[in-house]
Amino acid sequence: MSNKQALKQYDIKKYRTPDGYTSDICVFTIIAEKNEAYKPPTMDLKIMLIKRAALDSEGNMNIEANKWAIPGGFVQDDETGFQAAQRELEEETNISGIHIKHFGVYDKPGRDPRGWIISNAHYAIVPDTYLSLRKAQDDAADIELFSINDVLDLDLAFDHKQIIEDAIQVITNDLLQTTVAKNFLPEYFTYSELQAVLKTVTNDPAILSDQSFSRKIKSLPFIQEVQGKTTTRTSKRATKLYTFIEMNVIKPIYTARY
Amino acid sequence: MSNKQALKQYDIKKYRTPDGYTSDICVFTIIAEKNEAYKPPTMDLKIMLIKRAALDSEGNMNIEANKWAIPGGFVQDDETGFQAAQRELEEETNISGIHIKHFGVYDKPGRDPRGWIISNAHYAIVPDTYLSLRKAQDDAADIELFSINDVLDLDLAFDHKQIIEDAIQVITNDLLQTTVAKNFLPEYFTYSELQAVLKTVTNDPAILSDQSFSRKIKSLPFIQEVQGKTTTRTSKRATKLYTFIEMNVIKPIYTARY
DNA sequence: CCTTTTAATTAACAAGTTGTTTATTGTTAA
DNA sequence: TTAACAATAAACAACTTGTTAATTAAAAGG
Repeated sequence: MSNKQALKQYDIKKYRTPDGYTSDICVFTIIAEKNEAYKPPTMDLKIMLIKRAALDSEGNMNIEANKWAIPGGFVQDDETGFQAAQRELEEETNISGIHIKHFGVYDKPGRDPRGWIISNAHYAIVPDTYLSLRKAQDDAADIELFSINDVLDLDLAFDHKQIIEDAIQVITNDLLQTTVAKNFLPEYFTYSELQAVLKTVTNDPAILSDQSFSRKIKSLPFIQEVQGKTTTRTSKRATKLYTFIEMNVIKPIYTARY
Repeated sequence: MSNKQALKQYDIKKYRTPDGYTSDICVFTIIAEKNEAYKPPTMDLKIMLIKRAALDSEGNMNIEANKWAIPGGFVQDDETGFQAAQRELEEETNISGIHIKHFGVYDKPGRDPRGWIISNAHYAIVPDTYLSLRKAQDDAADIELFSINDVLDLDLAFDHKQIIEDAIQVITNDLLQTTVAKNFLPEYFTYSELQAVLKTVTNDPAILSDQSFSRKIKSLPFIQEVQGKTTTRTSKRATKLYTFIEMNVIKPIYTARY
């Protein structure tokens, strides 16, 4: 049994190797829908897609032309798929330090008609300020933000519908079960700003209720009140600010209340 | 910007492609340490590793010889990495319907001295009955079960130490935050059997306390009491049996108690 | 200036949950 | 018969939650 294993491990040439190794990135942003002065924001979780050109660089009909797609590109042979995702996103946005997470591999034979091409799927969280700017600068842009409620109705390239569906599931889980929400917020934020982020992905009554949530935030071990600082971003009255503490949180489903 | 993108997408030959595409599997099992009659079990979470041969099939010195490694092998060009993991595990164990989950890609250039070889990492949950049997049948086996508390001290091949470390983190999270624990248990189980599984990865007092846990299990929406059936596996007294209900559970860290 | 408006915050309370200790049950084995 | 012991149940104080009501502070409009 182990010889068979060893044989397999060594006889590399017996196996066909992939025709391409790529990284794709689902770029999420949260934009404030109604952002009046002295009001808590209403937010919407959006994903950035690019529109594939009609013609390729040689003037031929492009494959999957005019469809919306996740941005991405080939992994170079001196980097990892994760590094490729970082590089591509930084090239595109000129922002560094963006939160990126790998969440899956899409490698079904036939997913790309051009060959056996493997996609490493990542999601990234980009501040809304950048993407709004980007859109305004380049108005002929083949780039658009879609609400996660609408995006799955689009005509999407390759297997990107599946990838986006999975990405939405993953970021929903992460927003609720990790402290990744901090990447959508300024360093110091009010309870209602955090609440607005969480409301984009949950209907949990304990999060929807202002009284409950503003009471609860004080007792969360991974959030700390910022002493001596307030803001009037969300209310006429000076409002307390909070910040995330770096911490690994795991809460078992077996000890939650239902 | 989008032309640059389109160009990249099409000019495949500009990019070197990987030299190999593999799937590796961290096979976990939980074995009952002390399994006396009428006693709740004490359990230990173990991972199955194989020992790499000293010589390869041509009699040459083997690479990473005599080191412990995760089982795995090459992905064929008509299957996905996930299917390859299923196929390899079923070839190895002759069991079908095993729980397998992909959790990461290891593709750092240089991770395998033989070339640019990409590993899809999976974890699998195999009932202890099989692996004990497997070990007994083939006693000269280059196969061994290691407690997750000891395994990281071994001399491990390639980057398998990192992969195993990550696998332990992922299965710990999943055991506590999803219903994946059901794969370590019979269909109908007692509160103390579930408790023993969870105790392999947590010290949460609400799970450690028999009274609290046996009271709490009744109110969990994803677990149901089995009416009219009992067992004496864990006690002289007839004991209630429970079963998992198929259900997606997400509990936000923002609504838990601390 | 006075009043209205509104987000944030506190208060208050009933209902439910938790950690803990103590008691009971049902069965085996000495 | 009795000791042992896992599984329950009971009881209770401490704490948390959902809800409704009250209070605070600052802007905006007369």
